[in-house]
Amino acid sequence: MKLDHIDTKLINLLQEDSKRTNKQLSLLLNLSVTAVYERIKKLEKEQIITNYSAKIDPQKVDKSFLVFCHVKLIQHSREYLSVFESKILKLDEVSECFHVSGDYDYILKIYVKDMEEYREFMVNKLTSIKYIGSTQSSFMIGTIKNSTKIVV
Amino acid sequence: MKLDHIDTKLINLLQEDSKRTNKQLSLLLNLSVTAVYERIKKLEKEQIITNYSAKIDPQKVDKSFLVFCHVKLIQHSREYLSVFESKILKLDEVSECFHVSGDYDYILKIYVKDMEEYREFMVNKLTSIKYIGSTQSSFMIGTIKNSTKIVV
DNA sequence: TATGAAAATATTCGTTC
DNA sequence: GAACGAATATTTTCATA
Repeated sequence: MKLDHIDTKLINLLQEDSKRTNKQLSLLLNLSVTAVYERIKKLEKEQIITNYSAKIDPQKVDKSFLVFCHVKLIQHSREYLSVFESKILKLDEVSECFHVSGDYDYILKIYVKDMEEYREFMVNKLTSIKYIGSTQSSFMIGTIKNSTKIVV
Repeated sequence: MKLDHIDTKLINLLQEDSKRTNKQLSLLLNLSVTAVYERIKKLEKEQIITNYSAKIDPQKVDKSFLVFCHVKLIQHSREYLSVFESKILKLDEVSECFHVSGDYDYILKIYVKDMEEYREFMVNKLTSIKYIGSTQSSFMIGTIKNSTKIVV
């Protein structure tokens, strides 16, 4: 689907705040309410907008200990990769996991309460997964930017 | 604010899909519509829920080239840190930037179109920031999990 | 693409526990 | 203080032009 500049603006606006009403959007985009409605429906249908979610403050829910964990597997066979990946999917603490190039195979983003909870997570959950060669954890000590927006 | 188990369930539900209506939520939580409404308003007021956003498919908007860039500064003075951080905030390509412990000072999550666009970003934007000592880029070659949900 | 009616939803209010 | 149902306001949805 080809996106015109109104679509891209709409996408950016909805990424910033999806609770804007169609009327508010219509004013920002110089369109009628129905036109906004139709465009959003189309973006949803085409799976350009995949879903809507509430964002929360990790501190307020006792999950302010954020860790980036770099994981290397002992070998890169298809079996090893898929076993690792299916295990990771089941771990609530892991909000993101990407297969990456470079020194490590995976980068994981992990939210826990504190170091003690992270230790338990590592010992009981992560490193109990087979085929993990090594891990390297980077602890978040400050948030400069934490957006879910992809500017288009 | 103390969260009971209904609040945590509500938070998880809204992180998964914030377009659920209060009626749907009331059925899932065994509450009245008004009670759901009041609880959500409270979570918003207390800034536990900070905002609502649409999530999009990076591929469909030509931003499927995701890079984790690890940045080391030449020195850790307050001035260097704050100059770097204020510059980063202005870069649309950088969706996330965290100050971290370990071998590198910062981890950046960067969305661009392709390698060529990344090269331009590095040359013209990132490495033009003063005080950057070294960078190491990891290119995403697969998404195992990409959630914004923090399970509470 | 726009208008406006109909349906669904969100919000407010008075009351109860 | 939290929950409820009824009322009112707002928004979404959809038929029609």
